[in-house]
Amino acid sequence: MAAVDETGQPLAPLLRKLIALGPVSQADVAAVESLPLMLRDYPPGQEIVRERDRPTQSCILLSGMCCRFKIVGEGARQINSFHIPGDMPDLQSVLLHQMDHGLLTLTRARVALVPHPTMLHLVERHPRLGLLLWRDTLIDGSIFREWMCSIGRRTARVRVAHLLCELFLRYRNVGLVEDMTMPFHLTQSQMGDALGLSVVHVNRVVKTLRRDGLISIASRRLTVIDWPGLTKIGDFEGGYLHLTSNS
Amino acid sequence: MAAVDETGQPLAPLLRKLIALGPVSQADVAAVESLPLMLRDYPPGQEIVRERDRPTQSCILLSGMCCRFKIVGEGARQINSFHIPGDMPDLQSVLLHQMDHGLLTLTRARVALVPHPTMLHLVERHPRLGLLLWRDTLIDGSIFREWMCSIGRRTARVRVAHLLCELFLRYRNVGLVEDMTMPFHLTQSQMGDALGLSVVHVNRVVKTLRRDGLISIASRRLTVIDWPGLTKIGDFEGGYLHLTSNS
DNA sequence: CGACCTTTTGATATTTATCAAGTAGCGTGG
DNA sequence: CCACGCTACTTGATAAATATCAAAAGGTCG
Repeated sequence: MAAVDETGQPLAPLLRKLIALGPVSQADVAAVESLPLMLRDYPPGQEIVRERDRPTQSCILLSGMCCRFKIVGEGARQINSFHIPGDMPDLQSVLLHQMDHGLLTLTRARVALVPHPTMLHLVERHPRLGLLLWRDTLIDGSIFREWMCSIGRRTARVRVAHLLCELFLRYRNVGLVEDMTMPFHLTQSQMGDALGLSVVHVNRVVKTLRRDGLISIASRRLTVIDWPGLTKIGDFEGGYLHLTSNS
Repeated sequence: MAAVDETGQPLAPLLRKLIALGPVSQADVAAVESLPLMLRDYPPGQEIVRERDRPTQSCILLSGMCCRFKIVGEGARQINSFHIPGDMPDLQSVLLHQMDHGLLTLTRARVALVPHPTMLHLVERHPRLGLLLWRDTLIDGSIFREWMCSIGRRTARVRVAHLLCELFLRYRNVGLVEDMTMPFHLTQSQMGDALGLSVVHVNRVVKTLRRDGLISIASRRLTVIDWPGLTKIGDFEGGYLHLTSNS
């Protein structure tokens, strides 16, 4: 089965991302495009993979948003990452066979499933792609480190602003920002679970960011009104996202 | 230059770790053993690599301890990871060319430096080793996620206990635990910077763990007196360390 | 329209940080 | 071997940040 559906090019976000990760040859692109895909749609709030599962395939997020998370102690949730189109949120399961966290849709999401053996075969035949995928998981790790800094050492206001800056750059990187506006489907409760804060506190902080003319949120879209201001408040430097292939 | 010094087998911790990561062939082992190494000793508190550096080599920690860290906002420090012998704390710099964090020795440390081109050449010639190294960086990521959970959603007492459990298993994995006792060189200030806590608070928590008969600390060694108790208090399940190659 | 989820607000409680100061341990040099 | 100095540890008092509890208001979707 070829990588084609009614939209014509479902893998576009992934290809865009791979190209941003580093130089890819025509043959590499062709190999990715000819992956046998199983497309699948999920409703919001669906667990695609569960902690302790031993998945036999990995997924590529084509549209929508999902997150990785763990349940801690007496039921508290920690969200480890947010994922946007083009991401491969459980790529690590190719080499770490048991899931140490869950994967959950936050919106309606379309996903392409690729069997692990196919994935291994791909990186074996195309070592260059293997390095790019490795690099992608390393960037994942870099983002985890930055989140640790936020949660461990930043105040609530800084944390929230920092997260918004990160999402903004990542969306822009895959071409989903227009007029300083990005898709924004997160609830304040989800932000809290990602930032180690309570819903109530997130609410109060977001309010001040709006009041101070930094952002505005409407109908699931977020507009950055004052980017320099937001990055300053958020103690944000985007280097950790490694968005250019030489960094 | 062969991988030999006065101790006879400096790479032993790394080899032990690679074998624990998954099956390696004789040829793979030989390739690692014949890496051209530059051995180097550092005093405690030395920055091996700085944030924003563009290193041209990666290091293998042979003895001692080091940590990755970032300086956040107005000078607060967040430690992202601790590293023990056998670890390659900046392996990621092979593919992420600019450091997004620093690397600091916590004790006297012996390190082997391997140039990036040598590393790339190694994984090209030995794809199996490439996958193991990739796997190792994925486990790194898994530990980051778990630390996020600790910092974001666990109380101070749980956090401290959890960290001690993790270090215990990791030391045991490289053969450095005897009689439930592991090397322990961390200061309470370093623990605080890793866990997102103040020194004072770490101190109070450690005191209670000692008082409750869970651990004892003496002359830079930590003994786990009540492992089931410590894991329970620390909300600790070791799966995220992926210490067996099928997990 | 109604049910449900998310956002918002107020009041109070808890955890953890900060500040300040004293104590103990350890390495170094005389 | 001991004295000194530095660092890490310890303790108490107070302050700040954030959580929790409770409830109302606003949106959204079937």
